[in-house]
Amino acid sequence: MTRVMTIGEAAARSGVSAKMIRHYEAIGLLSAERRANGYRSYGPQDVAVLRFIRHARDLAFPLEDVRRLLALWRDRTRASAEVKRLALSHVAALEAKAAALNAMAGSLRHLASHCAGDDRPDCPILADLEAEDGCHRQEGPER
Amino acid sequence: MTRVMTIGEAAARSGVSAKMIRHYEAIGLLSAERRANGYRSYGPQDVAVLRFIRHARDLAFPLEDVRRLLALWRDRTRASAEVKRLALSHVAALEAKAAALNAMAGSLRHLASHCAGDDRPDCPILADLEAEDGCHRQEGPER
DNA sequence: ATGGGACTTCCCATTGTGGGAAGGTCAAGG
DNA sequence: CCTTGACCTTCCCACAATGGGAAGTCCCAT
Repeated sequence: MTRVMTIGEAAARSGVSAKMIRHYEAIGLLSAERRANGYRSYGPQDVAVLRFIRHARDLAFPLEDVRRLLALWRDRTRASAEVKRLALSHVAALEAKAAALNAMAGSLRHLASHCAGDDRPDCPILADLEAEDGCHRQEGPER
Repeated sequence: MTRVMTIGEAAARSGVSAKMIRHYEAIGLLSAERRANGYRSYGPQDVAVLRFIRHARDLAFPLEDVRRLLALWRDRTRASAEVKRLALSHVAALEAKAAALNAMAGSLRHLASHCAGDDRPDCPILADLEAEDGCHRQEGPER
């Protein structure tokens, strides 16, 4: 059953919006057959690909990485080392970004903790934003 | 000295690129006087505003928040409570994003730790991306 | 046949930043 | 006086990934 599907059905089954399916096709992540009337046609294998893409996107792999992962996935002779390398490099990127965000959150939370937060205008947060450069923006000499 | 500056000098002194200064002007974050020849003209106060913007951007405040912060900064009758509220809500956003990134990094690192990373094609990372939904994508029922 | 829903393509918006073209301006130096 | 080079101006385009929506076509059920 459901051997062949329209884009709407493939979207529903894969969790990828029809809009994005068309986009992924436009950038060459997948291809779709066309019916006589011009409608795209998908089979179960296509849905599997779409799910793969969605899972990779859920892990915030950029689409270029998704492209490489798909190629590896399809290549039965791949070396898992290559997949692992790609994954770990992405992990590093994620962690770096998270660390940067946490650092910013930390600075700002620190500033906020010194702010009375009442009716008065005095505010160390604004004072810090206003400050000259290098005054005390970061604790240590950066990196 | 340097009471009046071109955009290039203001950029050098504030650390904001000329390109972005024009952009910030276009979206109404600041205004600039014009000389007879059409060149923008900046004073020390403008540089202070630009530095303020840059510091806020360094903390990843979105430009809409920067707009509000600037308004509060200029308003001598502001209540620091409002600044603090804005800051803490941004802190919450930063931390939420960081947590999401760390969660993704954690899942992926976990998958990678089970990947041999050798010449063989078997790879739990690809297997997971390929998996049906809800198999074991997240540990607990989300949020 | 008609109406509604799903499909097609194409354009635009987002967020923040940069690149680059085409042209005007100014100061220094020949 | 005129060139050269560095700066300024505006305007358009690009990124990454996604969504919104318009205009037109198609299919199916009434």
